[in-house]
Amino acid sequence: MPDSSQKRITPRAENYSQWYLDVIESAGLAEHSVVKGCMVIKPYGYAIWENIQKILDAEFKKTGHENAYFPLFIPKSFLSREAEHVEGFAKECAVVTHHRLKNDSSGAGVVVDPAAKLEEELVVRPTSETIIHDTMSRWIQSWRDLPLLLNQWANIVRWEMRTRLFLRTTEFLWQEGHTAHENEEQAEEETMKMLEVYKKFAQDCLALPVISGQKSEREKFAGALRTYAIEAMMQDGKALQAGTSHNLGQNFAKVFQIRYLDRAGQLQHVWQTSWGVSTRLIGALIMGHSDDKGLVLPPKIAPIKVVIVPIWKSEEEREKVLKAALRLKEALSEISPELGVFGAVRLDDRDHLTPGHKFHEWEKKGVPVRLELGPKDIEKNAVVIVRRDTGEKKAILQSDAPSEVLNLLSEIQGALFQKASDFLVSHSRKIDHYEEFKAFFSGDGGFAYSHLCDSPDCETKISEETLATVRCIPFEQKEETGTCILCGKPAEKRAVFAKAY
RNA sequence: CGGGAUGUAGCGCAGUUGGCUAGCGCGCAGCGUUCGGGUCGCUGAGGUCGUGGGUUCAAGUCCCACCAUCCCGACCA
Repeated sequence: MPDSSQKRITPRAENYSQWYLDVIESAGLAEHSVVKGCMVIKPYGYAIWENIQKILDAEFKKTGHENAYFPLFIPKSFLSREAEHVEGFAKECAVVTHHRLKNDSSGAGVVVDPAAKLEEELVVRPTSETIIHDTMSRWIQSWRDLPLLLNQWANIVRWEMRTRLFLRTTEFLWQEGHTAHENEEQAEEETMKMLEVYKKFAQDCLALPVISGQKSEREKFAGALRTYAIEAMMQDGKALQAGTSHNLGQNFAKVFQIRYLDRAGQLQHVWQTSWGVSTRLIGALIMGHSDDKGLVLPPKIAPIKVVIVPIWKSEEEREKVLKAALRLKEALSEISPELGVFGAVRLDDRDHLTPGHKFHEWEKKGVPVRLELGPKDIEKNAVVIVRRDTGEKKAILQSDAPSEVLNLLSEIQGALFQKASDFLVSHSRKIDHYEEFKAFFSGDGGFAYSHLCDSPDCETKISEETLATVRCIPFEQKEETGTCILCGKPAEKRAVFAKAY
């Protein structure tokens, strides 16, 4: 029985949600705000977001996109222009109705000034398609203006009923790409290209294996022709949508009159896409890799990649050890530009804490590599190197430290991906009989690959009976006709079913 | 918005059938001592007992309402 006076991470088997919150708290990532459903992202959590931004933004630039910024407020009427979009988004929105406060004469404090009622109410953006498309209609005249490839880093608000730190909060940070193209092929190509950018990022940087595929009619973005997504599996077997990419077709172009003169002088509507990922990725990172000791961060995304913990007894030792530790830190920063980044190598020289205390603290924060440097090591020009994911420890020569650290960082990156992949594979199953399907989801769950017919009723009924929903129809699957898991009618493809966040 | 649980210091908790100045551990501050896996000792700071009503000589404790958080649904990235 753990000593309750020491803060411990709840073993995830007991209560996965509580464990998730404990990891966030003990790592210092975020906390609930005084505003219901909102989240305060602490510096350490935000540093992860900054790394995500940095890497993704570079990819967006590489693929020809430019950043821009559009207003937080959207005229209410914009949301009613695209019929399907209304269905999906006219709900759960924050609405601005007034523009002034005043001091109440009867002493109730600050109240809304009824005289300051807005002509047209403003919706706090739940997504920016409408306001951006309205702008695009003025920017696009000719085929020479296409493709128009925009991206915006912003915050958005969706007044969801139930919230959860990072996974679903009332306000969240994200990136939304919005593009316009000459024809359907180009729009489709863009949609797939950006989904691939997300997939590579999730797998290579976040070390999270994902299944990419198409969303069912029921799950697609309101107003889109087709929606594609990447789905990751969390350690409780539930799915988390980690990114989406939509082919919007001409739906918005027709409503917002986004037209251009093509090469033959004909007036045409543009073909559009939109795609986004959010701070939810941080939630995916936490749920995907953390263990009972706390957060585990893949090196590529970790704000602090290496921590050096010096160990000493006497004042004399302290000076010697700190000097060597500083040399080590410099050597590390010199060898790799990545490690040279401010804060990527941290020397923990606090002298009021014992080494053991520091070990635990940095483990909770998920720092991939720890270097322990004490008098015994100094004698032998050695340093102890410890990896966060396995806890494995070994002594190496100080002069070898930079190359050893770089190797270990990439090894950890690979090992985390492998571990998550093994988990995903071992919790995935092809299922062809509904009884087995139901048993699967009343047990440990995971991803079920089952055939599904085109009827939306089957999809709905399955989710009602098992709580599992269609996450996507994966791109990668064998040509293998079968019969719908529920109704038994012929079906061409398997869908991935899972309980989802 | 329904069903369940919880709410006492930053965190984790104790507080008896209502009763005296509301306690403990961790953490925090100071001093000393330690430092190779959460050192030890002393001193100290820190509280609208979730909020608002009510019952009572007396409420952290009983009653009512509300609020917040967590879990399970509906909604969703």
